Amino acid sequence: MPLQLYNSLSRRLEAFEPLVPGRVGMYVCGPTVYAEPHLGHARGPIVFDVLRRWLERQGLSVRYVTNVTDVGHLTDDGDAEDKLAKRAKLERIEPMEVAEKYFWAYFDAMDRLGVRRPSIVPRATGHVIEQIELIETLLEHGLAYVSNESVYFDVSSWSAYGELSGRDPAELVEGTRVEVRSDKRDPRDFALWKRADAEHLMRWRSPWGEGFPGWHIECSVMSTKYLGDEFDIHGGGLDLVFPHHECELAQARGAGKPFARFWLHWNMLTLGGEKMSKSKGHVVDLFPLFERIDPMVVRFHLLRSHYRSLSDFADEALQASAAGLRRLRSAYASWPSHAGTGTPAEAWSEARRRFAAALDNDLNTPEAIAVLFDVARDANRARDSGDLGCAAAARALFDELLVGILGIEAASGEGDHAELLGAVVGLLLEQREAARKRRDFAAADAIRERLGTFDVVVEDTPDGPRWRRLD
RNA sequence: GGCGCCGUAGCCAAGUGGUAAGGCAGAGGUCUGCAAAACCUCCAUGCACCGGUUCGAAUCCGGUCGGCGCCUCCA
Repeated sequence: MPLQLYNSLSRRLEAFEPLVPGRVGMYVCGPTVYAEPHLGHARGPIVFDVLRRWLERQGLSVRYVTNVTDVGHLTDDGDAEDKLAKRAKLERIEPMEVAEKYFWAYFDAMDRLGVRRPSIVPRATGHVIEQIELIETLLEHGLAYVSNESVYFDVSSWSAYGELSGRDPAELVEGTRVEVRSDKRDPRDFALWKRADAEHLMRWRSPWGEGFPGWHIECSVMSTKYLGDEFDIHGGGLDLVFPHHECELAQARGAGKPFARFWLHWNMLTLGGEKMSKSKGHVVDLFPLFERIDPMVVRFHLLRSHYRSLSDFADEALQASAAGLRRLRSAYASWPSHAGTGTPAEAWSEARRRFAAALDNDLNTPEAIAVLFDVARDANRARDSGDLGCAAAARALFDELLVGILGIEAASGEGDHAELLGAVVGLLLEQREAARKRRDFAAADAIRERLGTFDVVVEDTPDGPRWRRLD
């Protein structure tokens, strides 16, 4: 049951084998931290978090690197002000304050989505020296040229350019939009280093004058610095394939580094059929969303579609996911945490096998989740027929797979007052049971209804009342 | 214009050559004082449409229609 992953570079499913036995190096392109984290930022980190957990499950040691772009790159192809500077002026703070603020906002949002922190989070601004070094190497190799204190990668000198995105370099010339005043020799060339205009805020000294690094170079540098010149997996959003990843690849290989072996790209999220994008003013910010939807529901919902499929974020679908997760959670809560008699360890071996086969098949999380729904149904049936050992084993299985691999909390959090809440609700339920015993149903229903106004749902079972909180 | 992706039930969504997973919603039933939850049963002779290949196609090939992405910053 080897793990198969779809490699964008070969455009096919390939069996994954780590370069160095027992160790995996993964690099994922993170966001440019200049604005609030939105839903589009969530899919990749969640998918890679599951991949990371799955690899670790196989006994592999994973070094997971996610960069954060904190150099403000251009808002368009001209020499207009960069995104960070623009935001800094808007908020009347330093560009670095903008980066800092949204850096933490991003990781706070990821925390709430259950995304484990990366092993290393390098920032572009902390690796300017290394970027300059790589640019110098490219100049030595004759793959780049200096022009008006800026440095550009010479696409015509690198015949493999286009190998990742499947583009023909020759045809790229016509497709590229005409640039007004550019120092480039060829419109396909891309900036490795840009000369800073007098008013440009973020600037560094370089052999070519004061300036700032191009967007693509940071990833070539930071990935290889921490993972080696050749490493296992490089991930990013599908919209980064061209030009970002194509350029990264050209730079790295041009400098003699074999670079990433597997390229994984997750598909976009759409809203009303259109790509969620900042430029269209068309995004769902995460923190406002968390006000009304449990972040775990968001995670669960995103995992209910395959990472390479387009996923439309419709409220109706989200509610369906919330209802589905509620079912899994209430099933889990109804299973004993340990059975009196010996629990059959192999009770759910078939489910475990199906789950593993699903994830091994290019991380097919929807299928893996379907297995868990099957387990929920079967375990509930076992529970109802008194087979508590089986139900307890299902609970352990959920701890292992739903919680451990998919990263979905099985218990909805009750907060710090969980114990007190339990005692108080228990007291009220005693009163309600007494009322029911004397067939005073009006009183019993009144208690249930009042509890309902606090989102405490009461359910009567043959073993007495059970309660739970709505999300 | 170039490159590429997608179209599966009311909704979401797997399946990519062997006779349509799963979830939500809905219908009926068991249980219940009534509910809720849970469980049982039902819910696409068909996978945008038209041709073709094949013993066999949602899955492969060709075409048509519809939607979308990248080619500019983007997760």
